[in-house]
Formats: sequence, C-alpha cells, structure tokens
Amino acid sequence: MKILIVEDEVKTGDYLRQGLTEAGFVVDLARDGLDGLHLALSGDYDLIVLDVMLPSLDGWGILQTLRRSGRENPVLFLTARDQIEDRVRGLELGADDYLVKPFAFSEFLARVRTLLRRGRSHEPDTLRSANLELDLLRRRVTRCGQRIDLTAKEFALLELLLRRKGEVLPRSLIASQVWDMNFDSDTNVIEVAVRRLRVKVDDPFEPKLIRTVRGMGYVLEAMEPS
Amino acid sequence: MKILIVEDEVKTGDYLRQGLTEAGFVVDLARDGLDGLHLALSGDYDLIVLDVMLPSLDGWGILQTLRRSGRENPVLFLTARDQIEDRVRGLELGADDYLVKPFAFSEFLARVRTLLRRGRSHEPDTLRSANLELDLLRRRVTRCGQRIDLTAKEFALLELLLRRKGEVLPRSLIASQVWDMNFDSDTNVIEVAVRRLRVKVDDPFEPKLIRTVRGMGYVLEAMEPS
DNA sequence: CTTCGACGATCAGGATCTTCATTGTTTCGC
DNA sequence: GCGAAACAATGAAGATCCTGATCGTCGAAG
Repeated sequence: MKILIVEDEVKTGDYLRQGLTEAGFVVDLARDGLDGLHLALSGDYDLIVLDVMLPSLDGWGILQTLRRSGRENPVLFLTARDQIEDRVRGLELGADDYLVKPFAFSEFLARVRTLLRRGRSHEPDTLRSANLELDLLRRRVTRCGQRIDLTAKEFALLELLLRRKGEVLPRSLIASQVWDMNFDSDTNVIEVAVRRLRVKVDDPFEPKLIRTVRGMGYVLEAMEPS
Repeated sequence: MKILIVEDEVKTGDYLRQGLTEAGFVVDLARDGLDGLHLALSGDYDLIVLDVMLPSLDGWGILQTLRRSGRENPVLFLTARDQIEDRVRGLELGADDYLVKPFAFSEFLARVRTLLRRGRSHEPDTLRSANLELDLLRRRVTRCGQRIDLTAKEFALLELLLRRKGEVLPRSLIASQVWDMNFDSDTNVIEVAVRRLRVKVDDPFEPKLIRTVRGMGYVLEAMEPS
C-alpha cells in the first residue's frame, strides 16, 4: 500500500511518515503543494494525505487539479482547529475524510485504514436503521436528517449497536468493545452510557430503537431505512 | 511463557485466558482454589494470576502455601473494589502486584508483561530522583516518604519525565508519549498538565525538580536519591 | 393477585481532562 | 536599556465520564 503525505510542517510530516512506515505502508512525503501535486499525478497512490495549509499550492488546489485530471484517489484532509469550516469545502471538492489537528496517531491510522479498505469508491460507509444514520468516516450521526452530536463513548457505543443491529448484545461484550474492560460488573457505566445515548438518539424521536432485553443486554432494532 | 490463572468467575476467566492466549502466552486456568494450588505447585509457571475471592481456598491461602513451599513465582492479585484493603495483606504475603476489578484488559496485559520482565526477583521497580519516588508496580508516588495521589495522565507524565530524568523532553515527544498526539500544538494541554503535576509534586517540596527549558521542553532534574 | 427480589433506569455529585482567556516572563533586535 | 514578540504559566469554565444512591419495574413464587 502506497501513501502520499503532503505536509510542510516538518515535525508533523516526519511523525506521520514514521508511524505509517512502522505500520507497514510505503510512504512518500512532499513538503510543499507543487511537489505534492506532481507526485500525486505521477505516482500511483492508494491514499493521499493532504494538509490544507501549504506553501505554493494549498490542499484544495491539489485536490481540485487532481480530480480534474480524473484521479479518484481517496484523500484524507488535515485541517487545523480554526479552519474547521474548510472541511465543508474540502468534502465538496471530493475529499473523502478530514481530521482536525491536533489528533491522536491511533485515530489517524484508523482513518487511513478505513479509507484504504473502502478502496477508491466514493460511497461513504454508513450504518443505518430506520431513520437513524451513522457516518463512520465523518464521525457523524443524524436522525431524520437532523444532526446529532455524540461524545466519543456515545459514538463507540452506538457504532457497536448499529454494526450488530438486531442482535442482543450482552453487557460483557459491550464492556469489552467499548470500554476494553473486564466486567465483573460492580459498576453501572453501561447503563449510564445507554441512558445518555438514549437521551440524544431515541428520546426525541420515533420509533424507539434501543431496546433493553432484561437479563441479556441491549439491542438496536433493525428496521428498513425509511 | 506459561501463565496460571485461578479465577472462579467463568466470564472473567475465559476473557483473561483468551486475551493472554492471543497475546502469545500459554495459559492454564483453574476454577477453584484447590485446583489452582495443585497446578501452581506442580506446573512451572512464569506467572500466577490469583483472584482473591475463590471457592474452597482463597487467593491468600494459595499464595501463603505457595511461598511456604519455597516457590518464588511472580503473583498478580485480582481484587474487587470493595476489597481494596486486601491488597495490603496480599502484598505483605508476597504478591507482586494487584489489580482492582473491573479493569481494562490492556492494563492487565501491561502488568503481566512488567511482572514477566522482572522475572522472579522481588525488588520493586522504582524510579527516583532526590526525594521523589515512583513505584511502577503499585502505581504509587511518594515524596519525602509522603504519599501523593496522581491521576492517570499525571502519572504517565511523571513516569516519562523520571524515566528520562536529566534529559530535556520536547513537547512533541511528551505529546506523543503521554497523549498519543501529533502536535502542531494549538493546544496547551501539556503546560496545563505540567502545572497540575507541579502543584502536587513540586510546589510543596524542595528541591524543585521539574524545570522548564524555554523553547525546548521540560526536564526532571536528576539528583542522587537522598 | 400480591409480594418480594432482582434487575435496570435515573439523577446528582464529583473527578479528570481540555479549552480558552489572561497574565507573566524571557529573548532579541533596535 | 527598551519594547515587541514569542513563549510559558495560570486560573477558570466546560465537557465528558464515572460513581454511588435511590427509585422504578418486571417476573416468579406463594
């Protein structure tokens, strides 16, 4: 798997390259926009990681030219916190995902892997049930088209429930997946987390999707997306 | 590496066994105290994991008999939240470490690895400088013999500083080690964390150990333990 | 049908960690 | 030396998550 990183900030670039290399990828690194574009056009990359702020030619410029020349490479955008609004523009131009700096490397790697798994197709991986949607890449949840903000744990929990919708998930499973915990229980984090999730995702809507199965665990009802 | 787990609670036992097996260890599992003791005495284990609460013979009983028969196997105790005071007793009897349920598997694995690395010696690994001590196994910090409670992040930060005492650690390094972050900075978590750590560890004591090196990072002064 | 016990839901309080705004301090060019 | 800019320290507010207590509800036994 060959990945191109276009990043001018030396530390960040080196850091990402090293991390990806250690993870077994072949990595090229360009320090400015024009170099990046040339490499992107000449090499055959499975993924391109673009910083938005770049000297000579910025991330959008590269992306735009790239897409115009018919390349469909998956693109992961890196944007700074105060440029978050750029993401809209980036996604419109055909970026496949974005990540806000500063970020954890583990998260970066997860996104990279997801993008590679998807290959070059543009369809987003989205989990659904009834009128509930979870967009894995953009880490976004909507219900009836209405955006819902979830915290990390809430998202992880909902993702698990949706991935295995229709199945009753025992607490022990939820604990190990979402909390990495070995549960002799003695704590009710799960109940509390389910509560918080319901407040945001189920309470204001119909139908109710998260169901408690007494003595067993929780299910997210599988229903045809409406 | 051969590990014995003595745990009656089925879920927990299976969970631990599976995890350790996947991590490449050879694992035996006993469901009650007597079985556990027999195995412990007959097999040649590199590590024994003991639940405190057990049918027929509890964790201490096993440990006691084991030590009396001259075995020096490293022992990791598992204790429930409300039995925390047991740990004192356990450690006195010669347990090498304890872990409070419920715990994250990743933490469990880390402890197991540390114990195995130490081999069968009983000396605790402790990091020191001047009158500051950090006990890696018991996750405990003292200064001038006085116990200091640290949070997870605080502990991780201090551990890093102590492991590399005398070295100036750049923020980027600290960020990647303690936060798993790629720092284009734009945040000052590190400064804040250092602050909190200083309040607990340095402010009330002399000499001051955590020094800021402008433009570079932070050092923890290396001084002979007093 | 009623009662009791187990299980889950809910709420408040608190610990931890992060962000943001402000203030303080050092450094360097003039 | 002076002043500005960079860098760090600080304080406070806010977000998230966990704990513990209490309340409610379901279901089985009588």
